[in-house]
Amino acid sequence: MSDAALWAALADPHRRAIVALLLERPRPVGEIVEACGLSQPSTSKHLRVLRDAGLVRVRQDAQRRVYALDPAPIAALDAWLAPYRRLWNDSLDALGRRLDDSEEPPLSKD
Amino acid sequence: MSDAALWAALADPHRRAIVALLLERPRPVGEIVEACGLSQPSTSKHLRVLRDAGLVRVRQDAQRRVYALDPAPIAALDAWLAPYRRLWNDSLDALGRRLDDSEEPPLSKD
DNA sequence: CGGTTATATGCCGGTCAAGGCATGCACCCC
DNA sequence: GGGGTGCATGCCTTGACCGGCATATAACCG
Repeated sequence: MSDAALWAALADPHRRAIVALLLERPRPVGEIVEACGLSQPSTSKHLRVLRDAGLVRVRQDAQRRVYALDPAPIAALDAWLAPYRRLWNDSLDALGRRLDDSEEPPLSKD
Repeated sequence: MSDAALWAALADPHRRAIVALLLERPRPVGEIVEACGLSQPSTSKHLRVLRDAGLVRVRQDAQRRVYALDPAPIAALDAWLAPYRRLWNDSLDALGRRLDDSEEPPLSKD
């Protein structure tokens, strides 16, 4: 059930910000601290939550700990999203038909 | 920025369960109450959070309120996920490589 | 070995959200 | 209109989380 942990981890705006930072490139804690404007302990705690949720991994470089995104949970989120995406595609299709009815034949997406 | 509201809404397991229920078909509150085993007031409050986040819409049918999924926020989630999906595809592609990050990815905006 | 840097952990106070209960409100049927 | 049903809202308590501060831990350097 790390699913719950995953959602809980991403529920916090600061943690989403950290995840966004790590999307650009892996970073040591110090950089993350500066970037999100929190104290170092708070940041470390957020990183722990992210680590427990499997969202990030740590690599030790001397005294520094370099955090990097782990792509696996992203796949899990994507899997969760999949059934809903179907629904949304259907509705987009219907909407598009309604809006563009006068000019073009229904466009087939994709 | 209903983005925060969206994440907060989906952070709760009960609310994700409700969303899953509504994926099958729209349902009146009574059905949702039975399905998720909460009291009716609690369920109504969860539905309010989902409504405020834009995830569900209500249709009134006599005394009943029939809730249905709104596909738009799903698109928002998908948009959020998109950059990470790229990363995850890359990593699948580079499975044989060491995850050493001495290379320097281009800095993106934001 | 002692000092310094880099990060993690414990503790504490404040805040917020979740759930239950009682109640209010709108709508139906007789 | 009166009673009953279906749902929403307000109040309250409890538990979780967040943030900061102080401190422990680990690794480097001279």
